[in-house]
Amino acid sequence: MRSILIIEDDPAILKGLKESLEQENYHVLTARDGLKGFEMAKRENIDIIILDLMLPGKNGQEICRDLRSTGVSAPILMLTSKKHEMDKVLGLELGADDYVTKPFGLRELHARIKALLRRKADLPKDIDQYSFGSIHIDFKKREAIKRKKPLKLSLREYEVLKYLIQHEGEIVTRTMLLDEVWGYDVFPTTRTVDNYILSLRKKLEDNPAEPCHILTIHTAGYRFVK
Amino acid sequence: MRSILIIEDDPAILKGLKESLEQENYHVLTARDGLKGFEMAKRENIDIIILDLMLPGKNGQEICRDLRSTGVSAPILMLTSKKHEMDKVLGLELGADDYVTKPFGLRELHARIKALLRRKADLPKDIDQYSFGSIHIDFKKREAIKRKKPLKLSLREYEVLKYLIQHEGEIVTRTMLLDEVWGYDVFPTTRTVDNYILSLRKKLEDNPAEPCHILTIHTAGYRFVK
DNA sequence: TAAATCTTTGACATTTTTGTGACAAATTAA
DNA sequence: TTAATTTGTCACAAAAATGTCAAAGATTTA
Repeated sequence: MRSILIIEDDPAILKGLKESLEQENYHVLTARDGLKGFEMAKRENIDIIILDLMLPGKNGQEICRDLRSTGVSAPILMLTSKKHEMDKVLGLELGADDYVTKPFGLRELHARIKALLRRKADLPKDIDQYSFGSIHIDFKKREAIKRKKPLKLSLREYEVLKYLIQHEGEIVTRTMLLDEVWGYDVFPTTRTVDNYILSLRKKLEDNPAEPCHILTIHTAGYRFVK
Repeated sequence: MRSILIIEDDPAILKGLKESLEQENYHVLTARDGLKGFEMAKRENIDIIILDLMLPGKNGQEICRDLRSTGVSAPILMLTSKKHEMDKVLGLELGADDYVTKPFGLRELHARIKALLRRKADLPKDIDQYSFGSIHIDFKKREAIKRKKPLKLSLREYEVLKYLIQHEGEIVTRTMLLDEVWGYDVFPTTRTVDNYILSLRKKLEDNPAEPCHILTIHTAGYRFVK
């Protein structure tokens, strides 16, 4: 089930939205002010955020910008009151993905939510370049550079690294890697994964014995941090 | 840096777009009406044009058509308002390359701009002369020279080399070569490709055993670098 | 027509990649 | 603390991909 976070101070609108969306079978979380909403968006795993532009405490624009800079990538649907045409543009500038102006119809809202979810699903963030520490990687060209010097990585190494980076900050289990990188039809040992981690660390980390990008999460898996 | 020309009459949208795109490190030129925009597009060296369909003076469709007939080949991204579904199609027919409907999310817009730039870059430039290392090649006359001395290359060798050079820096797979150079109607082995690489290396590389122009990308293909 | 050249293939050598097990080190749980 | 589990590390072997050569067809040239 998809999770929607609504950040809205008007209790009447909030209630109406919540009920309507729950009827559409979404899991709905709510926050009455900007700060709470911001915290929830960071903490919970949200698929889409509905955000009122005018809020007490921390307004929609600020939240929008802060969420983006914190790395929250869930699409944001902005609610604006009709009078402030300008705010539309401002809101969009700050990283919102779409907006509706009050008063809005629920059917329109549902349509936009669906569109945003679809759009997100369509775009599995495909990175073809990435930099961290003294490393620069071009996944498309299969080139890796560390301090101006070329690095040789095998195909699997590129794939494992890419998967880790795509899930930056998240825990990646060995099973996830085996399933997604190796595929569902082959069954190497989980030790195989460890060995790829080992060699990636040797090549990428300044001090492979004390890695600072590819971290071990004991009893769970690994995590990439920038 | 890439140049973007925005032709849009609504000052709020124009301002928002300009600032957002400048933040993304594009060089942004703007025009408030169709005629000015048309003149700028002809005069300046533009990488991509963002064009509002509804404009005072000269509308988007006319500009689109006029630009194309004047020989301006920069990709055009059309902005349309939701009400005119039909206009979309018309706009595309007139030579636009993509469109977004207002209201649009800036992230979507950025993605589409990137896609258009990438698509443009995809079209391989036709080269008829090229130099690298101690080699000079004239594809048109079918002549190759290495250190003042003529080199003999067969037709296929020229074609394979040309394809590699046209995709300089990128990975070229054996399948790509077979499809594009040999054609879709014949089916030689992928080993055939390797043999052409071999003979090209022998003729072009100073040390064929350690090639520095035609590189092997293991499990993927080959890559030409200058 | 024969000779020369070009194209393609297969065989074998070499290199690179990949996966595994053994053992050491680290971490967790009792 | 110790025992059990998990992870780090290394060396090695199997598998896969590529390099290389020679030779057989195909095509063009003389």
